[in-house]
Amino acid sequence: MTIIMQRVKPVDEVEAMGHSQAEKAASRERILAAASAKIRAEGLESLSVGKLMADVGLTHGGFYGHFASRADLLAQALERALVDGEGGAKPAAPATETPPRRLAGFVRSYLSRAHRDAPQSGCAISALACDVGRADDACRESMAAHVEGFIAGMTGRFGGDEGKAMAAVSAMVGALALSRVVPDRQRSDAILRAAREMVIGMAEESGA
Amino acid sequence: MTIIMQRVKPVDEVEAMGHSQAEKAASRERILAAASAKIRAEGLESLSVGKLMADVGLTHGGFYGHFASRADLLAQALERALVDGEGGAKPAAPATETPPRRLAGFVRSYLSRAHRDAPQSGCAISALACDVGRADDACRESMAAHVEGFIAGMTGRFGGDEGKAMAAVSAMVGALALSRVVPDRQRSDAILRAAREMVIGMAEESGA
DNA sequence: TGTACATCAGTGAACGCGCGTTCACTGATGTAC
DNA sequence: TGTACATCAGTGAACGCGCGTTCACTGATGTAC
Repeated sequence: MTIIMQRVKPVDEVEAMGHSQAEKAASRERILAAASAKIRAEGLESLSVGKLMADVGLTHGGFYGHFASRADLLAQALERALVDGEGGAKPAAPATETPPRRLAGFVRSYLSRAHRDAPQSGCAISALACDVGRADDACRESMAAHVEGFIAGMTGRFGGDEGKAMAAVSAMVGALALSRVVPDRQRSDAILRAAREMVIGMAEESGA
Repeated sequence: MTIIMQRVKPVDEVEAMGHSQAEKAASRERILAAASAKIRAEGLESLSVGKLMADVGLTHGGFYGHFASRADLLAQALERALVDGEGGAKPAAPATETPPRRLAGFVRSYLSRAHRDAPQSGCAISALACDVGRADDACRESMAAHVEGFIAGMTGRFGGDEGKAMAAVSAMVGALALSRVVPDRQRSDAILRAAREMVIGMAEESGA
């Protein structure tokens, strides 16, 4: 019992600046979570080691106890963002990359104003596709795997027609990105609505 | 005649580092053209005053004789890229933002491997939508105007159905961006093909 | 159980570097006479 | 037409700044006895 209490102690009781192993793991998590949100909100290049550590309440020197370099963090933060952002705007992401139960609900959530206005917690593909398209192979492979997961998930909802799924995913990613460009709210909303109706219409044709 | 020859002279005969007014205008053009290609290839943040001037064969100090600041150049380079990239991969852009004569040809050109592989001379919307989505209002307004032009051009090809045009533009922009993410050539090609077929199919339904 | 000590998470000064921007200067341009 | 000179496009050294990264150090952790 003593042993158990000792193990539990650091997790439960340490509150201030910690030096325990559990605190280190928690710090790493906070850094990654902050980086994941930051790159979705501001782009891959926006990641600054110093600012990120300050955001998390630490000093910059400690960074290298967690990551080998800024590039190392960037790769891990992208992967984290891709996982965090699954399921579109939903705070609780689906357990797998595979398709949502009800397609229409998923599409409405993905192409919603809430998702458009909260890129930092949304889909990393629509937030970072352009950035990753010109990034190194590791980043491209990382996002490509999630694009394939997205397509695979949608293919089932389009009667196994992968081409339709690819077109639908393209429209969803493109519409969300464009809706964030257009400053006029009504025109931005109209783009989301148009893509929503087209994708849901395609699914209905396929017998969803 | 003497007067005419004097006027023509700087344009025709000056070859080395020039100090004439005509040379200054030409320098400005070269800077803008290089910046327009650079941001499409490497992103808005990739623009470096020193490197850009070196690319153009000048030294960094001269930059401020042409532009007020890096931000000033960025805004103008974006507008230039948006105009340069009209018509997708076509080197000779159409005279206006309005629609291509034959939609299928335009869509095939836009969603081509050539366009995917040459972002520096292609459509700035698909190359920079994510970047501009998080840029300042001036940049967003600038791109939004071209997005509207793109949509307006397509609307005519969809029997006046603006919603269909918006969905088609979203799919085209999204597919091109995604095709640049996916490293596997065949899968990348498949995304372009799927979007191509869907957009052309939509147009045929609308009686194009 | 309580003490002594090795470990190591986090600190903060320091580094070299590339950036955007400024400015005194150079020398060709192109105008005034 | 030819000369004298003001203009100004482009040069390159210098600036302050923030960046990623390193490292000697601090002090809580958690283990050995």
